[in-house]
Amino acid sequence: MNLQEAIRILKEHGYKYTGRRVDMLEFLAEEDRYLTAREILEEMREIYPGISVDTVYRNLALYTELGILEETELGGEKHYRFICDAGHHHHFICLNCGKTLEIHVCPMEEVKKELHGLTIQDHKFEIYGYCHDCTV
Amino acid sequence: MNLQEAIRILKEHGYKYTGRRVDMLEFLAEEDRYLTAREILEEMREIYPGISVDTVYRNLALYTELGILEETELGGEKHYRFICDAGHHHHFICLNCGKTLEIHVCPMEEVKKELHGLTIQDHKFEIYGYCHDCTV
DNA sequence: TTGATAAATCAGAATGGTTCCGATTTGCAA
DNA sequence: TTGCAAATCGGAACCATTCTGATTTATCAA
Repeated sequence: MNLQEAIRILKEHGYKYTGRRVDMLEFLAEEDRYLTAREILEEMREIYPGISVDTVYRNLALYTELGILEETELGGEKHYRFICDAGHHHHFICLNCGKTLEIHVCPMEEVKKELHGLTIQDHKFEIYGYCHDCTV
Repeated sequence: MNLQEAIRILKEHGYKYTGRRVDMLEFLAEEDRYLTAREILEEMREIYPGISVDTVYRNLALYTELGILEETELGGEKHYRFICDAGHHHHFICLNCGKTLEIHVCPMEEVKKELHGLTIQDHKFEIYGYCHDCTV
């Protein structure tokens, strides 16, 4: 996923092209790590001082629905990041800065054998810690 | 973990023994699945109609800190359940009723090889779906 | 280029889960 | 039995998020 593709998806679905939307996407693409809605709002306020909280939350929800962003909950707060291109994988997430590293291990095949007969909807495998920059 | 052990831990740490505390633990032990703070509060209100919200939340936090309960976040709400005895394992969690099934697969050994040099703090591996009772 | 229209945004109120606070009650050790 | 710290209470406060109704704007057809 990159900025151009995100904008294409937006247009493809008939959503309008606004400065706020593009700048939000741009910021998320640049940062390339998990950010809270608040952090994104604060950044947006630099460009659009009067931007409404609602606008940021609404667009974050929209992007997530369109598969442009992925969402996870850390410490009771939703965090968002640009979705990765690489096939199915999981993340190491830095608890300090939100930076992620891809993990290409997924035990779901094995697990499904243990759980046959159940309706599996989803799974979450995340590793939490501190990245090289954030380890003292 | 069982009710007796939980009470022992509470006393060992010098915490007081109150009806509210014991009945909360009793309910959690009986249910043996993930419950929201609200669900626990509602049950407690049956026995102690005037119980304060604060009492339930404070005790849930205490129990979690003491290793009596485990906590996970589902759909933006904290859920609690009696901690399991079996060694390190993960859970299949029913999105409808909170019932859990133990998963004895953990890919962390493999993952650590991919992540050498990083400070790993924790990890979460959960499978979400519907249990036999909740699948239509 | 203009006008119509639905979508996007805004400001602010509302919500919902959770935590904090100061006052009161209670378990427990002396 | 008493003193005191801990527990509880009631209610306000908090914080992230969502909703609402009014206003603005992107888009597209004429």
